Amino acid sequence: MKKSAPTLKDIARETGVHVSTVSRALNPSTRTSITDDVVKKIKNAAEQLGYRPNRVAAGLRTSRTMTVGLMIPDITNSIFPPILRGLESALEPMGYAVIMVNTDSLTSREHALVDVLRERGVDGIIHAAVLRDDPKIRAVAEDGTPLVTVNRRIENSGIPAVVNDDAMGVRLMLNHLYDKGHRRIAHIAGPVMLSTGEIRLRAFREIGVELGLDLPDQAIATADRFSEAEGERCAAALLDSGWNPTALLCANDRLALGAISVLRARGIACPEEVSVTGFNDMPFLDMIEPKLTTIRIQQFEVGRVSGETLLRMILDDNAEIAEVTTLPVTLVERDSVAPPPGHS
Amino acid sequence: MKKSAPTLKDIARETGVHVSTVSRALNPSTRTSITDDVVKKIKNAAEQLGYRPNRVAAGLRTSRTMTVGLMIPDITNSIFPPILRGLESALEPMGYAVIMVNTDSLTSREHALVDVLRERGVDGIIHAAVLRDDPKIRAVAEDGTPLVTVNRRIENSGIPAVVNDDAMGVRLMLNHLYDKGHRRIAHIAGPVMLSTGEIRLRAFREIGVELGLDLPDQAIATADRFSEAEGERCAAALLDSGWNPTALLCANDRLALGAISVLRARGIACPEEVSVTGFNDMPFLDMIEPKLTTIRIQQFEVGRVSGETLLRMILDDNAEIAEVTTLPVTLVERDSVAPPPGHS
DNA sequence: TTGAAAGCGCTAACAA
DNA sequence: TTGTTAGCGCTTTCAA
Repeated sequence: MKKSAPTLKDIARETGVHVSTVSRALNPSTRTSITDDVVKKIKNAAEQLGYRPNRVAAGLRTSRTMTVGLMIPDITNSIFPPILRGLESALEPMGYAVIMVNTDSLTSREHALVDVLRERGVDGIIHAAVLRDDPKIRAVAEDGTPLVTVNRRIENSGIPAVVNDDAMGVRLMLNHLYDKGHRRIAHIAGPVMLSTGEIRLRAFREIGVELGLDLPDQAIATADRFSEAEGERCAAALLDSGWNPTALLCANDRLALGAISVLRARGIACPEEVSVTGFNDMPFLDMIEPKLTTIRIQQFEVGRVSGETLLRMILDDNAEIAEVTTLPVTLVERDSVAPPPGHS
Repeated sequence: MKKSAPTLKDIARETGVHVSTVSRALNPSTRTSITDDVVKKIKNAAEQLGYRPNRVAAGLRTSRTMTVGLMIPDITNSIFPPILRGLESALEPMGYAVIMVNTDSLTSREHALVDVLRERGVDGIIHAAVLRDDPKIRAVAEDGTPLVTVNRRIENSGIPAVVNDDAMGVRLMLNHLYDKGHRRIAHIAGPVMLSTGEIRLRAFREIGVELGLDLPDQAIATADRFSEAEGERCAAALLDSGWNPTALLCANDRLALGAISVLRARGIACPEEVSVTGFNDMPFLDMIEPKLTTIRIQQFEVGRVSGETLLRMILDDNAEIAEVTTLPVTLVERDSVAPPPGHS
């Protein structure tokens, strides 16, 4: 038998004032117009009854549910939990809670889940799983739902994005490999439908040219997904192409892990014979041998900043919001890079 | 400028019927009492206007928000994401969404977050972070909020729990170590305020006695938290006690990882000189050397079953719910266990 | 400074 | 089979 929670009406009855007075007394921003005595009396009664505001009712009236939606591909992918915590760290102090949904990177799921969020009247959406272009998401944003994309962006959409400096990450890594003496550097690229995959690939090409590297077709393999299995497939293709790369610059850590397991399976020493690098610096990476040299992105921070951005959009209809906020990345040198064989 | 979404009223106007008719036509369980023609007409109009039900309004009326709360210590701990996915797999097909909060195992946060969930009118709560006893949580359950605890339980509370067979896990592991020839087996226990810590410790003692093991005080070190750092501290204490254990049975994987790093730091070979075992089989464990022998718990499954249980409680006030559902565990043999030194 | 009254969008008696 | 009506708990305009 579910006891029904006390309402404003109960407090009103208890204190002998009108419910609207109670409402005003309990709301900091309208409290000013109420006598201190009355406020005190009301607060006491509220406390005593164990009153908790019913945000569903308030939400219906104000169309503010104090809830935001978070869309991610898969919380099981270890780069997302820190993002969620970062988001939470920005939202919770302001009284916002988050409804999280996993899209599994499926457009159909994604579209259904946007509706799940909207039906629940979320005040805004953080989208960490967006495709490079997605009319439905554009439409949601244009409808007026505050929306910010994380890690990825929809280009020319005017939708604010909080991303990592992917190009800089590739630059740091290519310079690092170059400095170690590598000249035949291959790239395992991420899916090009994702802005991260595309940007990192483009950066690889551009900066490779800057460095005067040879970049034949065999230097690049493109993964369909950011997974270990795709890393294995691409690494195998790269090794079989006859071009004999001395280093594999992978578009993320999971691809790199896959690449390393192929090397191990073939008895090719990493890093002595072939160097491998990752991107993201996911948790636990420093416990896996060989410890992967990678690019650290600020996962928590990206979540926090996106939360703050969303909050500003929710709270102020015409806040000035940068279309893209780029967070710096850093190179983390570990054990998966060595000079190429024969290099003194 | 946020366009206001179409409502039942809009559809009613469009089709020339009353809103209650529209409501009934759109709700599968009341649809039967409406003429097929009218239903069709209404559905068309709804489709055409892009109607999405406003669950906030419906929730206010029915006190069913189609939302459940999930409380976990920290989503960053890799055993929780699969639980969340399992939960989602049970809830989403039934139209339920989940609001997740991280308690960081802090009672104060936990209590505040329960209110966050209740204010939002969640239809039920999955609690994966419960302490062994917690009056506030008991109170919530007694108030009539459907509640199920996961992984841990509040004893003698009547609150349904979905847990892993912790005692069996300890038994499998102790038998395994015993069979390999170990006789001086130490235990790094988890926090005793958590039912997992307590149960695994008790099982260790009981089964140790069954096997005729010597179990002096020096055989057990108790961690304050399930963390690598505590694993290190406890392992150091065990190694320094003079009892010279040949195996460290740890109450979870993170403790085991800490223990292994202490061994490594001291130049003690694992598993050749000291064997170490974990519990949980968290993701990526199979990529970390030495690959940890551990107990696999069914993380996804525990989430799914708890979701189904909660659903039954929500949907049927007097459903028969088992107070505890125990899921089986399995031993995963990897490379961190060997016979003790000198054992033929 | 407080009260009265309306209404957010929906569902569910009750009537017709 | 459909319409009427009331009301979930709250906020907010208007009046007093």
